[in-house]
Amino acid sequence: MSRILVADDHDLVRETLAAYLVAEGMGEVCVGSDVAETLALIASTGPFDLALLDYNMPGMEGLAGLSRVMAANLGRPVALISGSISIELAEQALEAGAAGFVPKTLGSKSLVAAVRCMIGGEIFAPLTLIPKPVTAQEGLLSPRELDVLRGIGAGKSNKEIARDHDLQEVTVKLHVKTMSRKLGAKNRTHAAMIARDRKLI
Amino acid sequence: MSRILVADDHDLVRETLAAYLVAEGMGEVCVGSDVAETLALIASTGPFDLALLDYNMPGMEGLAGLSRVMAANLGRPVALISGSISIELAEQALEAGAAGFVPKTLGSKSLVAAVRCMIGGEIFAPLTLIPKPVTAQEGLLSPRELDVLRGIGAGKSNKEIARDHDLQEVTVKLHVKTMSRKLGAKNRTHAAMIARDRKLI
DNA sequence: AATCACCCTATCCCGAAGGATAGGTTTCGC
DNA sequence: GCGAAACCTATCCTTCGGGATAGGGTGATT
Repeated sequence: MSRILVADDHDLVRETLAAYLVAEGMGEVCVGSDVAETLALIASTGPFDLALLDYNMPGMEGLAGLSRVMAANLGRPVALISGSISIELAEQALEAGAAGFVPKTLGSKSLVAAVRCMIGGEIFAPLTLIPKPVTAQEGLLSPRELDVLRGIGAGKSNKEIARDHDLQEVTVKLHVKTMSRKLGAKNRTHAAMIARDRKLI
Repeated sequence: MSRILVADDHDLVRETLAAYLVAEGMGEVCVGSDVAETLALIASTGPFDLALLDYNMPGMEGLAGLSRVMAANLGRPVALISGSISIELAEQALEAGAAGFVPKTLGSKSLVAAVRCMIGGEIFAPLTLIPKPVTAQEGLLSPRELDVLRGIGAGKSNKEIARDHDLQEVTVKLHVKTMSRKLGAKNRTHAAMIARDRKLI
């Protein structure tokens, strides 16, 4: 019988998920609603055979929370579960040593398979199934384009951006155009929003 | 025995939720993953005693999907379920005739109570429990200004925004100007970024 | 030496954005 | 009824944004 930990700040998601895993005979399931609670639970009851952590949860602070829980769980598998799917995030999590990345779009049968898989020590990463992440490969934008992008995000005009970086206004315009093309944006505002989504600025 | 419909595009959420309701003896539970599927299900099997619709689901288009399902369900209760909680949205949904607004932060015990409540014909709206979004001062921007702001954030031109809301372009310009002033923004792009920071959009 | 990727500049053009001013209409509270 | 607030429209004007085209300049890689 395995011991599983489900940590999610959404009560509804957490408890229905836990109830489902129990109903499927996956073992004993404990729950937590944030990182602090999760760490306390591990400290008091010992490491779990698998921990599922919501990426958007108080105390996670990106992947820092993942690392802390992994350290506390003494090398046993810890996986991320997230509603917002992103290839970069999944890759970073796996690089950091996560046992898997479970998108919430996963079907419940697949979830059971994934949990079994991870308890068995395998890595679970359904990257092929991920529905087109607007992945921002690094190096897509040149340094100058990033400068311009940051200026746009600050609400500056092309003229101001040009002055800030000692350029001509036309040059800034050029960067705005090419950079917007690369991001798939319709205009500077759209580019700024996309950049914000991808945490480029 | 009641017939309940759960519609959510997240397989994981939908199926665990459905499984939980069945386990709690709430009745027969059918599921759908978008509005079209939901409507087809109602058409083929008859109206449900309660339908739970995810607000962020293909075909919802804001509250339009809610209205369509309500019409198909012949006056029986239809409720919204949403992860992104907002008082305005809840109020709008209730005004549109929804039987309730169920945030995903709701505990599973409260969920069962809410479902029983709504099947019994009551309105369920835990407005007092809503953790009050960080949205700064609420009455700062008028509804129209928020519409325009959202359009800007999507990278739309004034003309497109005008068409979307059946306005004249000049009117949109006016809203852009006054709204930017209120936010302390220098231009539309700056306004969009500030709004994003304050989680207004 | 050739090529590539990035960078900078220039000129011309058109449409969009932004501002000022001046009205009009609802709707709501007093 | 009155005023206030929010809404909508109009005209006129200036500036800015965005696109096309056409160059020339680096440095690194091959």
